[in-house]
Amino acid sequence: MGRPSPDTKQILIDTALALIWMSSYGSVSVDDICKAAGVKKGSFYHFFPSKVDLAVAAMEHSYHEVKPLYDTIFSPDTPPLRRFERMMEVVVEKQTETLEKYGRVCGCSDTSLGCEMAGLEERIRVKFEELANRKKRYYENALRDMVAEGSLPPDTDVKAKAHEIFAYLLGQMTLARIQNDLGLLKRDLRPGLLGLLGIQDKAGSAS
Amino acid sequence: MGRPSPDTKQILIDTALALIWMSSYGSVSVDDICKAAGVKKGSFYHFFPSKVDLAVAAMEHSYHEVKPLYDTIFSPDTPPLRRFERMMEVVVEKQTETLEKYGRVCGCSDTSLGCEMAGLEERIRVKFEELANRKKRYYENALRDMVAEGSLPPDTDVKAKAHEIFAYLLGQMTLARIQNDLGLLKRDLRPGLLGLLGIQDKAGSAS
DNA sequence: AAAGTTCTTGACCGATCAGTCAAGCACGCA
DNA sequence: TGCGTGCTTGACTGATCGGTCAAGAACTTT
Repeated sequence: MGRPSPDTKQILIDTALALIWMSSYGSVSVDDICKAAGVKKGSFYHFFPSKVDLAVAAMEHSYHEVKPLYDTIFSPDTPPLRRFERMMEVVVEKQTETLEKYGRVCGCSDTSLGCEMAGLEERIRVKFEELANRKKRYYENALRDMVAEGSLPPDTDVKAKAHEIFAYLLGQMTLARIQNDLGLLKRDLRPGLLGLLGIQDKAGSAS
Repeated sequence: MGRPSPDTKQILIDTALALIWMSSYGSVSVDDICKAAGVKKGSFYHFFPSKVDLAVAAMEHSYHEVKPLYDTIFSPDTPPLRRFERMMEVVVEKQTETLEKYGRVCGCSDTSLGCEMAGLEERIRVKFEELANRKKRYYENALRDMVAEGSLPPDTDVKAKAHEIFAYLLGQMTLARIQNDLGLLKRDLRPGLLGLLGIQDKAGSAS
């Protein structure tokens, strides 16, 4: 099959993800990505038929990169409530990492891309939906386990509650991105999520 | 002072707000706005020194447009919990209106603009923060009234809870925008917010 | 070593981008 | 009536946009 594929494609995906995550899809040009990746534009279009295809590939890649972490956090070995608590810790950790790495709070790349482009590029909307559903499935499993162990009422609408948690997390991360500040995320993420789960916070700052 | 100002400036603001809200800041050009507004580009730059200035003016305008409604909803005449419930109803109503008007779910214009541009245009970030704080102040007042009437514990961190509610609402609206569907918003907005307030839903779908 | 495939390169395209400018026009005021 | 100011107009700029292409280089296979 001729020459084996070098990692040019992966470099383009990584570079694009970083640039778009930091700023936005519309403000990052194909030339910007190529320049930062040290790749000529002709090569770019050898691997990706369009800029949108690159963005979709970057979304998929970012999921596959965190999937092992999700599998660990939401392992059935862990008590379900502890899974959510661990997830919140990891969210803050990851945001702190990217803040140090990129010099600003970046929030969730899928959400930024989705919010900007969902109305203009159907494939980005579809990819967002797919990734969102995969993540919500982790929440649903944990919620079902909470119902099973009795820490959540048996008539709980698990899918609805997973969506609420997802929306809340997404909102907190989007606000952190816009304000470029992790302070409120660190302070308010936990009590709000416990509130959504109908659980009193031991620390007392939640209702 | 010569010729009195016609409403060209306001037409530009309205048009820009609609176009950017529907798609995004980056995908709407000054030419697009001018064409849709029936205004020549020279006139545009007579009123606004740059595209960003127009965006900031549009954000400010969108707030002033809904402010009377906020004042009504959060009037001290209304019981505080009822204020939040009314706000959720109005959010769904407004989203339904824009869906019919523009053919798609648009979410919150400030959030979309903020998420896309906060890292690139400081003035947009600052304006977002200003408007967000103004809105959160309505929530804080209502929460304080709930504490006063005893429906919320006296040690409630009112500012933190207002931020949680704001983040949750913003997340639900952003998701509705991306998915271009009001179904989940209509179904899940209310129980989640009641959960954040630590209140059982009479309808039973909340925890 | 020749043929075949994959990847790279750099020049190139028409369209569009945000923004400029000088001239003209319409109105309020004197 | 005529002057001054504010608004409009349309042509214009240089840069940049996403995307194309033909030719060649690098590597595998035969």
